[in-house]
Amino acid sequence: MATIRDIAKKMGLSVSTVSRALNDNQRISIRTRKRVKRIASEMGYQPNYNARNLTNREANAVGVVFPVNNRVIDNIFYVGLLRGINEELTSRNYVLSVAIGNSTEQVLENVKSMITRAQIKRFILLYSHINDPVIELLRHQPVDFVTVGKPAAGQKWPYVDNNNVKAGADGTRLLLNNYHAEHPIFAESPNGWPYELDRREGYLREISQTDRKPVIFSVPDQDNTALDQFIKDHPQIDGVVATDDYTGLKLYRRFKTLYPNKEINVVGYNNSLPNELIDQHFHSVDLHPAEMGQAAVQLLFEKETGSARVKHTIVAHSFFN
Amino acid sequence: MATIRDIAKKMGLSVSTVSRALNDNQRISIRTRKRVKRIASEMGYQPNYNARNLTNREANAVGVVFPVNNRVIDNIFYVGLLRGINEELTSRNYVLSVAIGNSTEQVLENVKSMITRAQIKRFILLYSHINDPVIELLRHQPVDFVTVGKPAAGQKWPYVDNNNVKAGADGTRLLLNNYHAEHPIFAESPNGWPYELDRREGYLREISQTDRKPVIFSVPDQDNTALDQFIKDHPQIDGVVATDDYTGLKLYRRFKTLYPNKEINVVGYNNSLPNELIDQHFHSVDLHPAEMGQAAVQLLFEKETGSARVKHTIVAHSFFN
DNA sequence: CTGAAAGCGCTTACAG
DNA sequence: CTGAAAGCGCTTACAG
Repeated sequence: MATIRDIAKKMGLSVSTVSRALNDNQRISIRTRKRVKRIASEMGYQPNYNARNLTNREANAVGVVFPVNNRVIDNIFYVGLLRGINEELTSRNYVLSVAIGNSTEQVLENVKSMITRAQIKRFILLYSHINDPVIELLRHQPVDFVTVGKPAAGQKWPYVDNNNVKAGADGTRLLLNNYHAEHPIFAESPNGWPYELDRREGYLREISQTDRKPVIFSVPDQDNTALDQFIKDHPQIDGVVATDDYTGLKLYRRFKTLYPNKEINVVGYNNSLPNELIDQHFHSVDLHPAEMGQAAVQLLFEKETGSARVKHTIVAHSFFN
Repeated sequence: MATIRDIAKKMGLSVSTVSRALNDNQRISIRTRKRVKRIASEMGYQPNYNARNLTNREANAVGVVFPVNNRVIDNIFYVGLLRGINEELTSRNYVLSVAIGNSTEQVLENVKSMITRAQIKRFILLYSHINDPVIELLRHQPVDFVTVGKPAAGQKWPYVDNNNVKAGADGTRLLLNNYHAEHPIFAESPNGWPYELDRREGYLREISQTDRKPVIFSVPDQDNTALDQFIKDHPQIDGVVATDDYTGLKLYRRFKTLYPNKEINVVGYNNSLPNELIDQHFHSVDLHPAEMGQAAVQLLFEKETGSARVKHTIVAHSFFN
């Protein structure tokens, strides 16, 4: 493997000059920079990241942190994020390091080790939970991080997210206008994630513009009896804006089981289901995870603006099916 | 951040001795090793991976390579693998680096850079394709790698896999014995992946032990007309061993659409669907991806046996639902 | 059983 | 515009 020493020797230059030329240092003449780069590429020179990182006291890596408790179906979303993140990272000659584990302690140790041993200074969290120990750690370390999903009210840090109020409103309007739903409800999870609150807000906003009464139902995680009871108590519902595909499909299937012949349209979010699994009455909003991943990296590498505004990027969603 | 120099100074030892003690070098007395480790931990010493890697000419990282073209539903499987891989890596003080991209060229560049710039010497491929350029590259480099999924006939390299012949046979027997299927068929994808061939072989083996005639159907990727035609031509089928959950569910849903009142049981593989999406007639074989990930790492770090046998590990599957 | 020294391949403050 | 030198924090061959 050729090193900058080899290049220097071959060109009769010093190691310093070669290093500076390769890094496009202004102090080196354009002519020399060009020559050095040409020779370097001819010799098949590849920089040694470990050496560079040792000198820079900083790794050219971004730590990507997975949530501990997630539903398997969400993994589709995470891999989409990974794709977008890595695309942006490779173009910056950065590397993607993953922190994933089965307990908060494991992940926390993983991240600590990335900071102190691997000297990683930038992180992307694929989630945004309140009181998350990893986030608490990162906030008190000299590192930068971005979360996917905005922080809960009262908290502030850089993030990338969709406009979930708009996404909720769009889903509601789709049901009202395109599928002529008379009684669309909003179905949420018991977790109260920030994105659900926003989608619900969008739903409420649209409903309030009509003469309808809003109906919110929290779908329990395990037990289906409460869900069945709700459906029986509300036989008139003909549309559902669900907080995510999982919640939506769960409700949709119970509804169809109880009322096989009633028509109902459902809007979910994440586009996480293969088309084979859903029919023309199930609609999903694509949140464009790859774009969100790219945006997260861009935010992470953005120069400080100095403004007090929290840096963030809103990625547009779109309808699928 | 404390370094081994700081420890050496504080203890009145040389840097060499501290380094050796921390690495449990036999040449250092047990007493000294213990003392050094105690002081190191008291001082909050954390090794600098970049320095170590530079000296060792090898990164303490494993490159994990995602396939380029994959169905979104498979992402569930990949994240399970990641969990298992990282669990084994952290206990070895290794780091997980991801290579993922939208084209073979991107991924190939990513892996090349991992080898030459990041000095990564060990890789896990989350797939095992024939004539894959990444595999071809790795075979001709001084690196070790393991694939998830066994190589196609004629190829040889270390891998981790399930016993897919047995998994196919087990699925078939489940239909025959537990659900009393009279006419179970085997449904495969048009891709002819090695694992499908094996599952099909298991199906054929079980069927041949009865007086039934085997039926194999290749489910086309896009077009549903051939699928519908097949179902109409075979109204008697009452069981399906499908090459994966995706193929199985596709067939199941078309079948139920055409014959809502006929009972049919389906066995798929990967356990990739949330329970809400399936009913008691859909059964999935859990391939234990996290265990496969762990096994892959163990294989990667196993000392060379010297035997000509190809190293591999077979992870047991189990039934879900 | 322990140490002094060289070296891994870079970057950069200092000097000219 | 270019160079000599120090240093990043480790490991290990060589010496005793």
